[in-house]
Amino acid sequence: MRDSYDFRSIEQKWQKKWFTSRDFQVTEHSDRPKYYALEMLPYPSGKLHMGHVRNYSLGDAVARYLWMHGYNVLHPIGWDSFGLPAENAAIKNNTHPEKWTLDNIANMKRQCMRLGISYDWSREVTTCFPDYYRWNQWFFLRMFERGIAYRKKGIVNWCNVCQTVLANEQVEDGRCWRCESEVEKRELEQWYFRITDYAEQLLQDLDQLQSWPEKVITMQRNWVGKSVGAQVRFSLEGDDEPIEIFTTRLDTIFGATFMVLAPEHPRVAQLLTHHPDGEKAMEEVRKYRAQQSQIREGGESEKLGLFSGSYAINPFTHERIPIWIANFVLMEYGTGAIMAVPAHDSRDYEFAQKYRLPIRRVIEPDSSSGSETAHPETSQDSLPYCQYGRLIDSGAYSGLTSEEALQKMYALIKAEGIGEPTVTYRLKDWGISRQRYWGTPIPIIYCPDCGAVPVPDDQLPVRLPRVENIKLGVSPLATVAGFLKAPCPKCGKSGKRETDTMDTFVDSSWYFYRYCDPDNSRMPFAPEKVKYWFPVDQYIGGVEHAILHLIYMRFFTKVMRDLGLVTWDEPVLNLFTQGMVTKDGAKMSKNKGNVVDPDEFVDLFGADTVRLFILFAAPAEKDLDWKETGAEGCFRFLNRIWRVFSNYEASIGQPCGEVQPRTENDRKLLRELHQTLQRAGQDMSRFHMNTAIAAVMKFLNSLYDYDERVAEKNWPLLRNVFEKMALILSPFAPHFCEEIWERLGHQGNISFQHWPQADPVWLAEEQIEIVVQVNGRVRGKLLVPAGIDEESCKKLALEDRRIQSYLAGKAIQKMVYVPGRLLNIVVP
RNA sequence: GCGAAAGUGGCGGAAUUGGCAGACGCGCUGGACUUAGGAUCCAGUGGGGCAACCCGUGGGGGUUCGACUCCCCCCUUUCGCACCA
Repeated sequence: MRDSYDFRSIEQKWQKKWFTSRDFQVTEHSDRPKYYALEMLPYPSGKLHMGHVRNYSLGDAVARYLWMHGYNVLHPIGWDSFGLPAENAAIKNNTHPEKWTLDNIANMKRQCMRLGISYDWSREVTTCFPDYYRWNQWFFLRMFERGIAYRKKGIVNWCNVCQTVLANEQVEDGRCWRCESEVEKRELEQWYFRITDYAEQLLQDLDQLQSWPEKVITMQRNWVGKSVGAQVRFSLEGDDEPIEIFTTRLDTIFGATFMVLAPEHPRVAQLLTHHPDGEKAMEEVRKYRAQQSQIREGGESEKLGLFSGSYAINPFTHERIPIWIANFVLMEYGTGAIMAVPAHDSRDYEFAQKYRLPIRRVIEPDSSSGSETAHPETSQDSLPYCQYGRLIDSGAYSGLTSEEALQKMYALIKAEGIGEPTVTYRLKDWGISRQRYWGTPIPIIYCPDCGAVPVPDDQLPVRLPRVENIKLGVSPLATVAGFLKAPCPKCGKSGKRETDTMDTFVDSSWYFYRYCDPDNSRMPFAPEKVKYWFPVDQYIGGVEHAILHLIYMRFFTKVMRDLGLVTWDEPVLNLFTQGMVTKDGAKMSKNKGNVVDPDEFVDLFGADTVRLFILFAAPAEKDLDWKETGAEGCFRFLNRIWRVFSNYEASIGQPCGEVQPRTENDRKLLRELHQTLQRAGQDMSRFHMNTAIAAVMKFLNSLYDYDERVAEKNWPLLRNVFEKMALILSPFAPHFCEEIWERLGHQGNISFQHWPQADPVWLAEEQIEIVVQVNGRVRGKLLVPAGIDEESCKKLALEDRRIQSYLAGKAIQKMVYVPGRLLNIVVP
C-alpha cells in the first residue's frame, strides 16, 4: 500500500476535531427544521460486527445528507445493555455481567468513534444504568395502575437442565440454545403486558406506516393474526354445560359432522369419566399433551385423536355429533374447540378420512359469480372444497352465497342466544418476567396481607443489587437477603420483593424517546422535547426485528399516548430494513469462523474506505457479501482522487477566480460534473447509495480523462470540481472529504455545507444522440441538435446511408418517434 | 402447504414512465513505466463469427413499432408463517 494517502492521520485528526468541538451535538433551539435519524441500538456483545458497520454507515450517510439540506439532525446512539448473554458470559468467564457489559460498551464505543459516525455522544443512553431502567419501572407502574400490567399463570418455556425459563427466541427447534436439551412447557405465574388490548390498533395503524417495507407490514399483520368469525355454543347430550367453539366458516355448519377438543381443553377430563375405558383414553390424551408441549420440528405431525364417548348437538341441524379429542386442535387459539367440517376444511377432511367419520358437502362452487367453468362436480374427488361458494343441503340457507349465509347465521345465533360474532387474534399478551439477574427489577412487593403491591414512585429506582457468583438453578435476586426483604408499602408489614426481572425488549421499546431528554431525573422525558423531535423520520435496522421489537415499540407508544405523554399513534414514520452482511454467502458466525472484524479493515484501509465499500457493494436492502478485493477497489478509488488532487493542489488550493469553461473539454467536464450532482442527489434520496457512489466513480474516470488529454488546465474549473466532489462524497467518506475541503481553503465542518445542486444550464446537452431502429433493432445513431423537431429528425434518418441499406427500398409502414430518444422505422 | 421477494456477464450489481441491456466496481487479458510489481497509468473484456451479422436478462407463450420492464403458465432460490379452525 505504498503511495496511499495517509488515512490514519487524516481520520484521527478529524475525529478528534468533531468530537472535541462537539460538532454534532444538537438542541431543540434551532431555526432549522428538525430531522430524527435513528439506528437500532446495539447489544454490547463485545465488538462491532459488519452488520453494525453497515447500519451506522447508512444512518450516517442519511444524517449528514440531511444536515447538508439544512436540517437540525438528531443522530443518537446507545446500548441495549441488559440481557442473557452478559449473564452467560459472566458464568463462563467467572466475571460479573456489569463488568463484562461495560467493557464491551467501552470497546464498541471506541469502534464507533473510529468509524467517524456523527453521533451526538452527549445523548448516549445505556439501558443497564439505574437512571434509565428506573423509567422502565415507572412505565410498569403506570401500566399496573391501568391494568395493562397484570399477573397470571401462564405457560412458559422451561429448560430442565439450566433450571430456567427461556424466552421464545432462545428456543431453537424445541431445544435450549445453550445445552440443547428439550424444552418443556411449564405453568408459572408471570407478569404480562396486555398488548392484546391494542391488537386492533396495532393492525389499523399499519395504514399510517406508508413508507415501511411491505414485508414488515405483512409480517406484523400476520403476527397480530385477526380472524373474524363466531363463537357458537353446542349443547351436550346429557350435560347442562355447553361447549363453545370458534369458527370463521359458520356458513359450513350444516356440514359439521363432529366436534374436536384440544387435549388441554378443560372439559376433557370430565367427558372422559363417561368413557367406557376412561383410564386408557386419558393416558392417550396425556400423550397428545406431551407431544404438544414439545415444539414440533417443522412440518405437520400426524393427526391423532380419540372419541370421547360423548355427543354434542349441532344447533343448526339438531343432529347429535360425536366429540373427539385430537392433537391438531390448539388450546391457545380460539376456544380450544372446533366444529369439524370435513368437506370444507383440509385438516378436518384428513382427520375424517383417517377415522372414517362422515363427510357432508354443504358448499358448492358458485357458478353464477366468478368465471368458474362449471364442472358437473362429482363430489368425492373435489373435496375438501375450502373456498366460499353457494350453500346446499343447508335447510333454509340452501341457495344462499357464503357471504349472505354468514350474515343471516350471525343474526340467528345472536337472536337465539347460542353464540355471537367474534374477532380473535393470534397475538398473545406479552410475558415480561424473566427468572434472571441482568435486567430491570420488577417494582413489586408481595405482602402476606395486601398481595402484590407496587413500589411507590418516590422509591424508584428499585436498584439491581450486586450479585457475585451467579449460579444456574437459583433465581439470583432471591439470594440477596437485603434485596428480597422489604416492607409492604401499604401496611408496613414485612414482605418480599419480586425477584424476576423484565424482558429486555421493554428497554428497547422506548429508548429512542429517552434520547430526546437523556438526563431527565423527574420524568422519562419532557413531553415538549419529545414533541420537538418526534416522530422518528428515519429508522434503520435489520429485518430480524420486524416483529418483536417493532411491534413492542409501537405498543409502548400507544400506551404512552393513553397516559397523555405523547399525542401520536406511531413513533416511526419511515423504516428502512437493511440486508445482512455475509461472508462467502453465509451468515457470519463464530461457529463458522467467518466473522470479519471491522477493526482489521479500518487498520488496513481506513474507516472511509470501509464505509464506502459497505454502501457501494450492494443495494442497502439486499444482503451483501464481504469481499476484501471489493474493499480494495474503494480504497483505490479514494487514492485516485487523492493522487490527482495532490497534483493540482498547489494550483487550486486557494480561491482562484470564476469558473469559465473555455474549451469543449472544459464544457464536457462541467456537464459531466453537473450530471453527477444530479444523479447522486436523486439516488441518495431514494437510499440508492451504491449507484450514488458509482456516479462519482464514473465522474472520476472523466476527470482522469481530462487530466490526460488537456495540457492547459482550467484551474478554477478544477477547483470547482474538487469542491463538488468533496461535498457529495462527504456523507460516505467524511474524513477524506473534510481534509480536501480544508486544503481547498475552507473552514467549517463539511457536513454543514449546502448540498450542491445541479445547474440545469449544464445538464442540458447541446447535441443529443438519437437511436435509429429498423423493426425494433438498433441500426444507427444520429447526433442532432437538442431541440430538433420530429420531421427534421426523420429526414436525417432516412438520408443516412446505413439506415437506407436496411430499408432497401421497402415501403415504410410506420415511424415511431420518441423525442430526444429514438426513432423506430417499421418496414415489412 | 400458505404468503412475500427475487432470478441479468466469471462475480457484486446498473437500467425514473416499456425506448441503445450489462453503468460502476471486482476479476481477467494485453501494453506502458520499472531491478521488480501484488504499485500506478493506458487499452480491452456477455457469447458466437475473419467479417457483415447473429444470439443473448431462469424456461415457455402473449401484448407492443419496441419487453430485463406489462400479462398468462412453468421452474429455481431466498425469506417469513406454518395444524390459527
